[in-house]
Amino acid sequence: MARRDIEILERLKAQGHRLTPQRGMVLSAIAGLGGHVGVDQIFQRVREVYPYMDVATVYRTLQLLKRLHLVTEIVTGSGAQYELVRQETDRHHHMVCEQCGTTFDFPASYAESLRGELTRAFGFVAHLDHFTVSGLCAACAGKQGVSTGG
Amino acid sequence: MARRDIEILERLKAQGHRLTPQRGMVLSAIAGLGGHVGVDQIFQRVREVYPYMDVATVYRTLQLLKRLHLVTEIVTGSGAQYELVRQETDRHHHMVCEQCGTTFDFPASYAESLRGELTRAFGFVAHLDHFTVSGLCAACAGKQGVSTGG
DNA sequence: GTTAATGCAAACACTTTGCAGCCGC
DNA sequence: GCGGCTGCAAAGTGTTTGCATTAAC
Repeated sequence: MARRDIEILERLKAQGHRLTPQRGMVLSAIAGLGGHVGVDQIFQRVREVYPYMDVATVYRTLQLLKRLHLVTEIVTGSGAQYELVRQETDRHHHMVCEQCGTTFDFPASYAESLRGELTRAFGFVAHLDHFTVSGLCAACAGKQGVSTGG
Repeated sequence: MARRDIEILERLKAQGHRLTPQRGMVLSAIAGLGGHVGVDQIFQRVREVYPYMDVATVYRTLQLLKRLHLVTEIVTGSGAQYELVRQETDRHHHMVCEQCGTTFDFPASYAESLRGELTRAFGFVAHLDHFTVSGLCAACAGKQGVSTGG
């Protein structure tokens, strides 16, 4: 298990939660798959090493990790995706391609001015952990002949 | 039926689609309810005047309207929401409060610079029709004592 | 030993689909 | 009349829940 996972398990324990092998396996799966992963990907991955794993446990574990802000949830049209929360210095947001479904990252800095303006103008405190822009990625936009100017 | 609805029905017809009472009722319901509405709200509203209405028809109609860019879909964690596409001059995006669930609008202009930067830096063509920021609205942030500075 | 977490199955909410009959064109 | 649209029912997908058993503490 990676250093990152153990660190997270320690935080679970510190908050009074039990440190079960299943939780460890879910974390390993997310870390191993890397980036943004769906529930089923995690589930299948864990099954490879522990065939008794149940989807409900995956969901429950993800809910817990989400509640503790250890993973981030990205709600797409077809099933949520999850990823490990990164270092403060590596904050980022998401661009989801409507065509091919791929999720891309962009540095949080790009959205900071928007965030500031929304707070200033409307008093709305944006949680940019859960911030997703949909559209067309460069490849798909190219295929469709979409101008990148408008 | 409102002027706006008729206008939309005419566009349906112009594109070779049939102009059925059901479609008119769905449009009336969205317009009558105003703002961002869920499928079930639309369904119930139409049922009041036409008890034979089926949810499947509501879904099919919304898919059609979405495909023709006559309504906008907002994907939230629990069921999509829809609203009539507004005039070009009235484009806007959404802020959804995680606490109270209310959806607020903000003018599209606030997001234009972000949009431009994403295209410039990543070639990603953001569809800002489907653009939603989640966070805390002014009221809920106030209750929680959240600083609007960070 | 307590109590939380798991595994299993069943329920749930939301959305889609197959198909016969109907109705806008 | 033709073909798209509807109503109905059934299925599909993603997620949650009740409960007895298991295992972390």
